[in-house]
Amino acid sequence: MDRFTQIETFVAVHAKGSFTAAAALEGVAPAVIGRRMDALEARLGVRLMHRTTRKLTLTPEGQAFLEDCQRILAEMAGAESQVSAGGAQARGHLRVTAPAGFGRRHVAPLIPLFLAEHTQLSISLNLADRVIDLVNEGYDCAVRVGDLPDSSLVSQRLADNRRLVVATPDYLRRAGTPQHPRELLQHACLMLSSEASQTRGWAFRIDGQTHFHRQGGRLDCSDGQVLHDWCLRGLGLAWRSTWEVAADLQAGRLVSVLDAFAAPPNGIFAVTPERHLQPLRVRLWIDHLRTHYARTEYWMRTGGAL
Amino acid sequence: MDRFTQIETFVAVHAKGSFTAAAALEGVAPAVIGRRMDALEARLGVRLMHRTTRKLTLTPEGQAFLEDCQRILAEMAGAESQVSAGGAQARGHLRVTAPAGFGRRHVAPLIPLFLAEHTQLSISLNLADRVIDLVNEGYDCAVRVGDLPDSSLVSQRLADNRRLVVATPDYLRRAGTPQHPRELLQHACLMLSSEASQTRGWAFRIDGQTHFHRQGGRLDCSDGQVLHDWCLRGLGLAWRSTWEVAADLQAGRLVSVLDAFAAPPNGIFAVTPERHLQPLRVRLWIDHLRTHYARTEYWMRTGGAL
DNA sequence: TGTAATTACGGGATACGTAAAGATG
DNA sequence: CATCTTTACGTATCCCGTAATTACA
Repeated sequence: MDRFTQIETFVAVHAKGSFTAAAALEGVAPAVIGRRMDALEARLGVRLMHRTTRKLTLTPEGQAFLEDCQRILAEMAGAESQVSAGGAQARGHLRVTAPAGFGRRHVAPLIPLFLAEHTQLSISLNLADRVIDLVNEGYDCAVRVGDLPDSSLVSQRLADNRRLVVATPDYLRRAGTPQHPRELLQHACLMLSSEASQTRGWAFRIDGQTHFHRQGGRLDCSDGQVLHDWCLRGLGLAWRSTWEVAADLQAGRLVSVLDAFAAPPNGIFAVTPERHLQPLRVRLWIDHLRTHYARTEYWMRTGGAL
Repeated sequence: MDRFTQIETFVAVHAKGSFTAAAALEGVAPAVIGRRMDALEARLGVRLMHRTTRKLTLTPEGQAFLEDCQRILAEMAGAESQVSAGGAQARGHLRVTAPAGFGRRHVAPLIPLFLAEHTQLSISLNLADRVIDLVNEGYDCAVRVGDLPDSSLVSQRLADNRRLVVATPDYLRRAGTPQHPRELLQHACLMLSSEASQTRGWAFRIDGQTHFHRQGGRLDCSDGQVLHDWCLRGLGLAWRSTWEVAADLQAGRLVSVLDAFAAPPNGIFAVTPERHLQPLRVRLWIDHLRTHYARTEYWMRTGGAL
């Protein structure tokens, strides 16, 4: 028999003053209350209350045990509500990691509002491009862009992310605007270089087929931020994520080209160790990100494509 | 599902570091541990530990909840052991009531030893001849002599009690020793008088029949102690309980007569509100009384009859 | 590849509800 | 005599153990 139910019943019986009333309170048959009390007293080996049909009288043991029970029930309720996701208020400490570039631009700015909305919460934001072991390093949530998340972890799509070929209007005036990916061979393409040479190049969708453009120009770099800067200086075309260039497109500093051949969008994901039973703070945080990413259309409107 | 078992399991899993080890500890199948953890996490709506086949990692919620659980388990165990009859040491407060005369002579003297044997115990002894409502006045135990105890209460026989006709040797020398109850008509019988006149007289067993002698002499009183004193002064015969006159018989101050016609012994009882589930202190107290009443043969040896 | 967690499944203990009986003031 | 507790009894639940499966290092 459930020991907690037993002491709950005991406390309820004392509070209501009769088995019948306690039964009504707990929504069970009166007989059940009597049996629970029998079981509790039998287990303890001591009588807790003298029972007549008219009056229930606590024994000295019952008196002492009642006080303990009341305290324990209160502590149990407190412990569970502290931890339970049912609480409306998020508490504790949220640990988030994100890629450095994206995090600086699109995670860090969203944190002050979230912190203000949840005053019982503290946050650690880790910005790093290395792959983080969420579980072992104690992170609640990672933001990942583009590539497929780790196995055994769970990802939720926060927003679409599109890769675009961009350049300054000035560059396009000088070099011309390419109308087809094959024309890129005649342009200054600012390629991302990698020691691991895992970069597959710029992806395009041509007649239902995915093609990759790998032909670089006179400049390449292993750092996307640098490519971005070079592109802004009119040094050539770059293949960048919308989240990186949205502001520049909005301001007219950059223009996107070859939108008709853009590859299917990949995503921006929230990655967590578990799909279910997430702490409230994590669910609220992911909601926060999703809401703002959906609302801040500044990075989505890249020609109306998406 | 038993909430108490759930948190016990949770604590055990953390302590042993794996479900399998916790299962062995609790003597159940490993699958059971997993299901209990599932149920606990589902009920709380939050994950308490990240589980792989090799390592269990507490989540922040799990960490916090674990500490609460450990404290609650300790308090639960404490509360139950405090109250449970399983504890070897009697504690708390024992409330006893007894008839005034009997209590002064045969209850109060036994209390100092009992108190010394149970140092965690305190005792209240109420001596009164009125009938006490054990439950409502908060008594653990009453000692009753002779008559049948109240209904709905439970009595345990502590010792036999015999009523005897006694007198001083001097009186018998003067008035003669009666050989049959009918000869009492010629003696100075010190009768107990009562306003309620519920006294049935002196009971004798004659040829298998119970007879009552009601013929008084020149003296009667409503107080047994007074009759006793008069008897000791040689004023006549008295019909007294062995517990009252045992010391006098032992010392030769009184002699019993008509032992062959003595009525069947009635008893000395311990009366409690309940038969089962008695507090440890009550069981020990009753044992104490029974043991000493059986051992202190001074009041039993009243001619070898009993 | 071996160990541990999980899932599937069948059986059995047990707690429940209903209704009648007993107790109490 | 009304009300509350207790008992009797049939039923449904759910919890467990076994064994096969999956996941992880």
